Amino acid sequence: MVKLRRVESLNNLSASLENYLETIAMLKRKKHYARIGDIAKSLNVKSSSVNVAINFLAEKNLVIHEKYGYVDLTDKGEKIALEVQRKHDILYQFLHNLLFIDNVVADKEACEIEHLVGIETVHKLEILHTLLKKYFLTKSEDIVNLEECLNKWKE
Amino acid sequence: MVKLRRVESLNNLSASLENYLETIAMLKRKKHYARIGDIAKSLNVKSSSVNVAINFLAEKNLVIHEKYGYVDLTDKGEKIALEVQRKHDILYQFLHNLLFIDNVVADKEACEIEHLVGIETVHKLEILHTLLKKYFLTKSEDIVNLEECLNKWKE
DNA sequence: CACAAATGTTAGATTAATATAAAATTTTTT
DNA sequence: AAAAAATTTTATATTAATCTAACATTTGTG
Repeated sequence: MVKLRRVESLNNLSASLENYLETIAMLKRKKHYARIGDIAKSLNVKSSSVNVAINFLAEKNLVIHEKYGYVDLTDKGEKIALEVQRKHDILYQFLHNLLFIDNVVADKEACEIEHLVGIETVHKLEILHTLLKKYFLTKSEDIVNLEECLNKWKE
Repeated sequence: MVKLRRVESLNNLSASLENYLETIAMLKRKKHYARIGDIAKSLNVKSSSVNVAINFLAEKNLVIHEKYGYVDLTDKGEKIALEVQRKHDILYQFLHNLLFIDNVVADKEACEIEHLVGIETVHKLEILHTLLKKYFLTKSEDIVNLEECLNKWKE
């Protein structure tokens, strides 16, 4: 019931293009700059593929790219990158720290879901997570023990 | 951090192909049969696109298709279809009935997430949903009131 | 039962995201 | 500063999923 062509998220960007923005933001945080080659390495794609994507994003005013130089986010691009990263973070925490999904799987699933869900859904997941952690679960208890936790707490 | 080419879920099927199987199962449930045109209408694609997909699925022994006749699922195809439908159902219930996401949005997001998450994740969401519904929430309370609910229940 | 309407199939085109390979530019080394 | 090495760019190809348009088959009606 889905078409996986262009125009997926609310930014009108495909999952792939959101990943490019996200990666640039991550590299800037870690290394203070992002080059075509860094992005390619991070995403496990060839630098020629990165070039195509960056040219497209530059046309949309989401990145700036001087030929043979650094890639940088515009304000608009940065805003999108931060939102995607926030979604990723909340989803990962929910899956790993609340549901106790293995960290590799949780990261993989967060990476994919982050491009599909609206901010409202993510926000509600965050509330749910916070409250449940606050009231019921200790760091080491798996969600499958939640029923026990609830009963214990009830007494 | 994702590649959106072939081989996505554990069935080695793309989201698109899983949707074809899911749709055939749905049509069989509703109308007791599925034809190329029914599938096309359900998925909002052209029947020529359905043909291409069905030929591929037939090669993989997931559907049977007599030329100009009905499309049917093999046992293998049905198993996959049912699993995807179960994922969809759990995700939709979680989003709509627990998080109170609008039904159209919840359905859209469930449709997309169902192809990305493992059965373990979905299973844990189901447990969480069941327990929370059982202990805290009445049908009409939004998750944003959860904190209040918890406090009330605590007294 | 013939033929029109509906339905299904095939062939070829398009788009997004990637790749490969070769050319262009920059950086490093000597 | 010239040659070698590394990086970036460009041009062209591939794959999945879709489309359009032309062709084939089946169904339904006079």
